[in-house]
Amino acid sequence: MARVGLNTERLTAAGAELADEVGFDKVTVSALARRFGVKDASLYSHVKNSQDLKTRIALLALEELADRAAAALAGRAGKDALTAFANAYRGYAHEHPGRYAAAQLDLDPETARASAAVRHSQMTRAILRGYHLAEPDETDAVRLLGSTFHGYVALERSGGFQHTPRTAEDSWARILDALDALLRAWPAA
Amino acid sequence: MARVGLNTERLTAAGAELADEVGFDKVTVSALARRFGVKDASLYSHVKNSQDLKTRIALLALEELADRAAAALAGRAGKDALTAFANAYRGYAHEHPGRYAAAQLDLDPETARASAAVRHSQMTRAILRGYHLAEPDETDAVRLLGSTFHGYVALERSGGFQHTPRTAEDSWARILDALDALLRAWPAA
DNA sequence: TAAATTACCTAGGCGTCCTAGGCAAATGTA
DNA sequence: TACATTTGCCTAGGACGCCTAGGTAATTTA
Repeated sequence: MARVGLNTERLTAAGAELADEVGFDKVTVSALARRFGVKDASLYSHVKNSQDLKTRIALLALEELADRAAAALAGRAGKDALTAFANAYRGYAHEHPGRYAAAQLDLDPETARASAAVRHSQMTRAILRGYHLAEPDETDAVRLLGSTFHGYVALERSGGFQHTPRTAEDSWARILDALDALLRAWPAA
Repeated sequence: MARVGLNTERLTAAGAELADEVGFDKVTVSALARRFGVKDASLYSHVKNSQDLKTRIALLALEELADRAAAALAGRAGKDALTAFANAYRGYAHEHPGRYAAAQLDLDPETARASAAVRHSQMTRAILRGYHLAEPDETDAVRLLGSTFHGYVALERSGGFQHTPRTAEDSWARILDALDALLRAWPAA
């Protein structure tokens, strides 16, 4: 009985790959076991249950996404930073659709607070510092950017932009222009 | 053997209610059968399979959402229309979280084209007529609005706004102000 | 009232999730 | 090297969801 060398980390990584290949919703304990050539019961010494596995994949994706965004942001400010950040986000979603879907998993508040999700909002705030918004405007702008980026990627992935000749690429660029203009001229309350 | 009087429509409606109560992902053929006091096999004369059931719930939700948005839009223009439309959207998501989740289901292109999703983008375009944008700016603006509304509701529902004292309500109002300002001063390419 | 239809049933196969308990491979210790 | 401990993967098996085939009884139609 040769041992395959399973552990939590390898299972999480393989789960993330599986998600990108077949979709996050099709990541199951059984499918993952099959991929390692072991019985599904064998995975339960490494992950608590199916939910635990999915949560770990989600946390991995959030980390990767935050790392990528941080790298994109380094040394940039203003519109440059905004664009780099937004493209990092969208690029990750395109390259890793399954992981991106995983990152949308509803985490319980405690897990969320300890996750890389925190870094995401911090980075958004860092970008906004270049636009000199006072509170609560900055918070509102953080929410606007988060919503728009996430919403755009979600609609794009579900094929919502395909019945018009205008490419998703071109709209994206113009929307970033528009958001930059909006942040520079944020209306007074 | 008393008959309950199942049919496709009743199953869809009950499925939508179930979704609002326990979450769209927990809507199963078995759970729905249980709710009617029949065996799960009995549902298969009315819906083709589990996917078919979910698609029907999604289409129902899209219709309801479009109806509500259309009612909100009636007789309004400009910022008034923008706000009414956005609030109809967000209000529906709050009142019917399960149905709203259903409306996000990935439909195959053919089904999507025949669905009320088409009315949604038509209504967004109707709102934008008040802002006099030329193409392709109007298309870009349609995508911006769709993304932002959807993204905001998604982040709000997943608890993304809870670690700041600023209420989701207040940010929402200011974001609508900002979008209105942006549409009135859409930057030139 | 007989025939046709149909609403719901039972039986049963398959897949996924998960627990309990066992054996053998790897690792630590004398 | 020999034994003890740990642990990685196993088998067995239960619960539940999805779905098909074929039957029976309630309803509708002629």
